[in-house]
Amino acid sequence: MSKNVDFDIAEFLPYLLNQAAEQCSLDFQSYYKEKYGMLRTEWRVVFHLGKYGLMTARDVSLKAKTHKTKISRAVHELERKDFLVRETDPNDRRQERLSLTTRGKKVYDDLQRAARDYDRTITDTFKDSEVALLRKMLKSLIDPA
Amino acid sequence: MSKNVDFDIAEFLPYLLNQAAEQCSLDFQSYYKEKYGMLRTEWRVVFHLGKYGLMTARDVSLKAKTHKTKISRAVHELERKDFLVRETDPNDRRQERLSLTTRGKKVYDDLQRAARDYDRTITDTFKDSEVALLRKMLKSLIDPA
DNA sequence: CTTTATTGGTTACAAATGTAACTGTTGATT
DNA sequence: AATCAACAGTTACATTTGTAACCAATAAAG
Repeated sequence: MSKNVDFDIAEFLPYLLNQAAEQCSLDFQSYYKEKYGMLRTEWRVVFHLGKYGLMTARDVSLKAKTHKTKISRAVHELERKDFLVRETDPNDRRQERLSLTTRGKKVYDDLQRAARDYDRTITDTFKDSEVALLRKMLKSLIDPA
Repeated sequence: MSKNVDFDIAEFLPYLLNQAAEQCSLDFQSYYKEKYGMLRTEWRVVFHLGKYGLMTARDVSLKAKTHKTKISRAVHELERKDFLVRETDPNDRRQERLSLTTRGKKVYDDLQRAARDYDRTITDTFKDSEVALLRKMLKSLIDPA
């Protein structure tokens, strides 16, 4: 079709990555969306708070590499759903310390288990060494340090 | 933080895939967005038409695993920008045969080259065998056949 | 001090997306 | 032929996202 030597889009890494990511995310999303009515960013905030404990929105934003408005909205929604609480830091009243409620912690425990299970169903189809390499490569794509 | 053994979100495959995909897509997007004002789906349609020649919207939709409304919108926009033309198939007037205009072909040639280059800058940081494995795994995640 | 720049977080608006209902056309069933 | 289901593509509406301007609080510079 082109006068050039064709480069196959089906081999293009950003394309493959996108499709794979979309596929997995949708699969897993069905779990937390149906059970807790959560959005992707919401569940990520929960995950970060669950894992690292008390954080500010900015911390989460940096760790999750997600824009602060997205985090802001997710935090509001999670607060409304009573999954987290926030209190202004008395030492710097710009910041807010976020933490999971009891309810939020339960959700985290459940989702974290679901994530582990889902991760296994994926990785089970490959050799351990392959999976390790995959993770390593993905990390290096994310942070080309 | 949790009473359970922690599963690290930073190791969760859907999460890693998402971040890697987002990173690469944004990088590459800056090229076609700035130069041609295209959106992701638009450039994918161009790529498919450039590679496979004449197709219907449905064909593209299936190949690209993208919802038909998204394709429909992209096609409209590409037509408006004079990158493709469509004509109703006389044998089945429901379908429309899409094909790139001369202008669209030029864009394809350019983007295809850019994609190849970008793909190289990524893959150059890994061994060939590693890249091959990465692609293989991604494909199998996309199509768990 | 007081002005100025920076920071954490929010809001407002535009642009993009998902979902479902819709149109027109073909194919199948009777 | 007449009815009904299926299909390609579009449209309309609600939800989600990106962008940039914004507010309040702090930090830095004069």
